Amino acid sequence: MKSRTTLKKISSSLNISVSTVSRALKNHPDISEDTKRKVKELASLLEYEPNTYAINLRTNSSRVFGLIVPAISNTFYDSFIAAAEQKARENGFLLMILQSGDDPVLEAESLRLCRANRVAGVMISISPGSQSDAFRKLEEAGIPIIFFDKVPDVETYNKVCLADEEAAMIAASTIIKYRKKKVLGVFGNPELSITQKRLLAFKREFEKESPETTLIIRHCHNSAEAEVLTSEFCLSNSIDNIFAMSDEILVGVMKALYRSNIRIPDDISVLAISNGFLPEIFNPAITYVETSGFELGKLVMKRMMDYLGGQTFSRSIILPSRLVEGKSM
Amino acid sequence: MKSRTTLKKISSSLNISVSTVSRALKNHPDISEDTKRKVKELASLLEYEPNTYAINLRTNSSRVFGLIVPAISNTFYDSFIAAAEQKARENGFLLMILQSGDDPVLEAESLRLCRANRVAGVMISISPGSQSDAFRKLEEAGIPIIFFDKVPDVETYNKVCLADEEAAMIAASTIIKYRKKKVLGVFGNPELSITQKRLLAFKREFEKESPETTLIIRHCHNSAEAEVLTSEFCLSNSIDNIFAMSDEILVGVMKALYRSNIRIPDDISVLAISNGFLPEIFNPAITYVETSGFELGKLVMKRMMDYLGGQTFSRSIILPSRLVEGKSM
DNA sequence: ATCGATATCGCAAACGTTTGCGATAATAAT
DNA sequence: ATTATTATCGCAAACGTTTGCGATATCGAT
Repeated sequence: MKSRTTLKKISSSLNISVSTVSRALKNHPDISEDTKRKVKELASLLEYEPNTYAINLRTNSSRVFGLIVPAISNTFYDSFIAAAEQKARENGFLLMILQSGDDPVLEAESLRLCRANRVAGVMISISPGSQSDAFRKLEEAGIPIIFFDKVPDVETYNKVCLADEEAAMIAASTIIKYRKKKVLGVFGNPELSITQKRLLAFKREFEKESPETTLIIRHCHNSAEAEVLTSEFCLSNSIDNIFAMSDEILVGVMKALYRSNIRIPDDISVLAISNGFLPEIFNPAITYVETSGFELGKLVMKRMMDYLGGQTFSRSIILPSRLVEGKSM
Repeated sequence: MKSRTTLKKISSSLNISVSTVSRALKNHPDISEDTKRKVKELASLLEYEPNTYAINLRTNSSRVFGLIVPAISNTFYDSFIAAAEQKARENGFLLMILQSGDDPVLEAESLRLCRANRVAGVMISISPGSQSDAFRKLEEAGIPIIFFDKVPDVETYNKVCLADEEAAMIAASTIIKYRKKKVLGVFGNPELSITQKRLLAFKREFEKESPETTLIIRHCHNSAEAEVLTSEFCLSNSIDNIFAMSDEILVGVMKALYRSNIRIPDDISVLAISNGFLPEIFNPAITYVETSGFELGKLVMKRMMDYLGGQTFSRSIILPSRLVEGKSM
């Protein structure tokens, strides 16, 4: 293992000072073109790579973002991460990824790690029961936070959300358009604001536009629960539409329908809010309201860059959604 | 933004030296229990967090791994990453994730970033056309590399692979067991050793156990190509089984079959090698040979830990696979 | 020849930690 | 009382970089 070349080595080889080498490499106007050339030549010859540790210590900053998600293995979050990594890299940043596993303790620990590693910023989709105490500590340490997707209900925070209400509204109005009369709405964890928002907008749209529709609302925490729940209802009731609030729920719903040999859309129609990969691999393709993780990732990262660029704002912005027609209605 | 507490602050508050504080916090035997207690109390009171930058610089090491994958948004890699992150954290490490996008240039750049950030180790699944030059540089810098999944064909490297041959063999013998006579095998990029290994084992098994079977082998680079390819063959030929080498290919195959209204398993049977999520959401569930990204992630991380623990080895180990029966054969 | 302006560079401190070594005091051994 | 041992702690250097400030030299203008 050969030792890395440092500024000191270059400086002693060239009989100039370390500071001159440092400035030469960053094109400081104080340094003559001649020395710049010599320094740069030797630097590239010796394959000089600045020591990130030293730079971080000296400048008390790093070019690493912390990204905290409930789980990596998830079609929504992984496309989010993919976009975020790409955009981060384009701006010379790296991504440190941590999963909270929907556990407030692990989430707090993740935030602590972000603080300990003094990241340049944190992007987080919170888990249920999240403690706001840890967020305050980050702010005190001067680390900007951007909340996305699952966000806390606090005014002053900087948030980037999907158009949760809009998506649910589009979903509802589509179901109404197809004249469905008895709808099973399968929603996620009722404690999360994303669930509350979608549910509220969903119900409101029906009340306003089609009060005669029977709405059966159920909550579940994962795919398996959605499956059980769907099985029970489909056999006993005369439901003509199922609405799945997320990809995870959709998978459970579809498994139940498959298992009961219920045909789509002949026996029952299905509509989902989704990231857009899963609905299209079913047969028939499921009609869904798209909420793109990839787009959200790009948006969040852009916002982080703007923030670091000096723009201070703390309000939530929203990524619009659109309907993608399949053959399931 | 309040300034962080440092060793110096603690030391001056207590009128002792910085070195004593440092040693007290790490239970150095030279320090009396009494001072240790006082130091620790004040440290926790002031919420002291060691400055990672300084530690990294001083010790010339960090507790961060670099993880390079072709793409994050992929059911195999994201479960790999999920497992890796979990195991890394259990051992006090963090994960820096980079995607190469199957581009040798981006891959080299990712490796450069790992070097520049002096990570404690690199785990990588290579892309086609990967340059071995960058790997050498990492080794020279003393950074251990573990190759996984898609690995280069170099003896001396440290590799952790799926049982590629075994999986393909199990797949082939299952197809033979079901007495299929005309099989379309859809494989991935022929330049990758993973493709070559699977193809070879697949063909060999047929030659040995069922030479009368007609084998049609095709290669593709993504889901869309697999779809096109499948469509062409299914309409014109009398194929009774399709084998998909990966999840990505399976999705293309299934879309084509759905679109042509070909029934599974009545008209045609399907078998895949997969991570295990996708095959189960189709109807009927697709029979597949499981190659678990999650398990591989755990294994790779364990190996990295062993390596850092002083065990030096450089041979490849292999994660076995198993058949999961669906209803598609 | 003197002065001021400008170009070019070096000195030295600082970031916060770790660690080898030496210093001091207390205690035990002779 | 002297020496050896041990317990406890501080000094200072080092990791590699950045940066404010001062130093020197060069040159044109007066």
